[in-house]
Amino acid sequence: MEYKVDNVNISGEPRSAYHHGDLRNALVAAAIRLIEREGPAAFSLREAARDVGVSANAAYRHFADKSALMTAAAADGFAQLTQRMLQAIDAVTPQPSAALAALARFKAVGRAYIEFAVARPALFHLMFGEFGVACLQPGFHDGATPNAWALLGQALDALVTAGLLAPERRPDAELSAWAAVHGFAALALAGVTAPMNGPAHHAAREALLEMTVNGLCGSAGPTA
Amino acid sequence: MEYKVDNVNISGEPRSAYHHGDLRNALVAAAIRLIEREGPAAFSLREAARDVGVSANAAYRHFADKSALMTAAAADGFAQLTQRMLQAIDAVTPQPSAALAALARFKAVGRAYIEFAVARPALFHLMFGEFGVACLQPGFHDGATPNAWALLGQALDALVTAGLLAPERRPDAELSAWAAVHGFAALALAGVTAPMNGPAHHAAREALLEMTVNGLCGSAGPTA
DNA sequence: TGTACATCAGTGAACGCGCGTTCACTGATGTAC
DNA sequence: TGTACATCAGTGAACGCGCGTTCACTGATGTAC
Repeated sequence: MEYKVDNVNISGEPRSAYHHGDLRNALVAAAIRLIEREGPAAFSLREAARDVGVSANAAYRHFADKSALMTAAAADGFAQLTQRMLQAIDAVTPQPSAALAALARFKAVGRAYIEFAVARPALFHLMFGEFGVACLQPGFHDGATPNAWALLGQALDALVTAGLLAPERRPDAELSAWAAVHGFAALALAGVTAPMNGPAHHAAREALLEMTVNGLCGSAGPTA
Repeated sequence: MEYKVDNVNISGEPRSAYHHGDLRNALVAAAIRLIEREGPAAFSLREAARDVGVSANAAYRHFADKSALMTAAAADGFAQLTQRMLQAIDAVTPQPSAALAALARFKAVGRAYIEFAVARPALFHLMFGEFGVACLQPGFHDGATPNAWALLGQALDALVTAGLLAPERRPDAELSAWAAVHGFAALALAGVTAPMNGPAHHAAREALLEMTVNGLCGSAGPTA
């Protein structure tokens, strides 16, 4: 009885599958939770199963082995990152011109990326470690859902359309912009910004975004 | 006899210490070697001892525990990175002007950083992971030897002196420049640049450095 | 509608493994007299 | 110079642990007739 009562998902509907109903997703969620608490290195498959309340080997019904579970967790992390970036784009307030709007959206994407990394440091590490690599390969995502990489590309395309980014600089811009934002996030996670208080961290982040925009859209600089 | 013959260090002089003579450094070197081969997660203290040809617990004469050994390995990594940056600065060819020389040195520092990361990926990961964090705290290095962070600062100071970097932009430049270069290195290690061939990777790296210099030294860009 | 059967998602116990760390020890080195 | 002793850097065996993974299994669910 109690088992039946328990055996519903969050929306209250009976689970479609047999016993647990959604063990695969529950394990991924537990893996992410535990990785965030202890770091990717300390994570164990047994602990994830324990956390879900299931025997250790039950995981093998859904994942070939431990690394398959970690890869799934990393993929979920990328999906969450994409979601956060999409929300940030949507939340951009109206701007007086199309150019400023494109610029605001570009910065919003970068900010969302950094905020995600700071909010979920261990998950971010997982995503860019051994098990996340597969998610970065072109063609990993199904075409239907946008991925983080594509969102950045769209933001850059908008800068070109708005006349802010020279078309001939567009091809290299993707990796350069990503690198700047990724590096800031990684250094923050490594504790480089730890001595800064909140406002100082915020200012440093804005300066980084400013440098990036300047570097991509500004005049050619001292070497030209 | 043979033991005596063996018991000399690389320079041929008899070892100053008793048995192995330099076990501490040998363990650090082995740790780095093994971490580069298997990654930081797979590294074990026992394997390092085995590699050096010493019993597992001998390591405890020199390190409190495994994490102390890993921290020492990370610190050695930072020393190697600094060395590489210094060499790169020294190798800069003469430039027609002081400004161009300052610029060339700044770029050389960034290039050396990225090259180090690509050459020693697992060590680089270790340095910016859990065990390297301590090395990034201010005051970790003794004042005598320069550290990587200080070298970057000097390169930026030279840009200010040369009139290329506005003094008011100097404070934020340090973290922004580091972030751009660090991010490029991290993405390369994550395999993002894996589809690129050598020249394309090289070009992307130069574009990143160009963006950074433009962003720091160029005109204020579209928002001003 | 009832029943026999196939499928499928879980259980519980066990395995071998390598790990970090501790223990009591040994033998080489350095030093005081 | 020789000798007794302290120190110090190693050894070998053992510990308990939690891990990933496999095995034979059980019981719930779905389905064909």
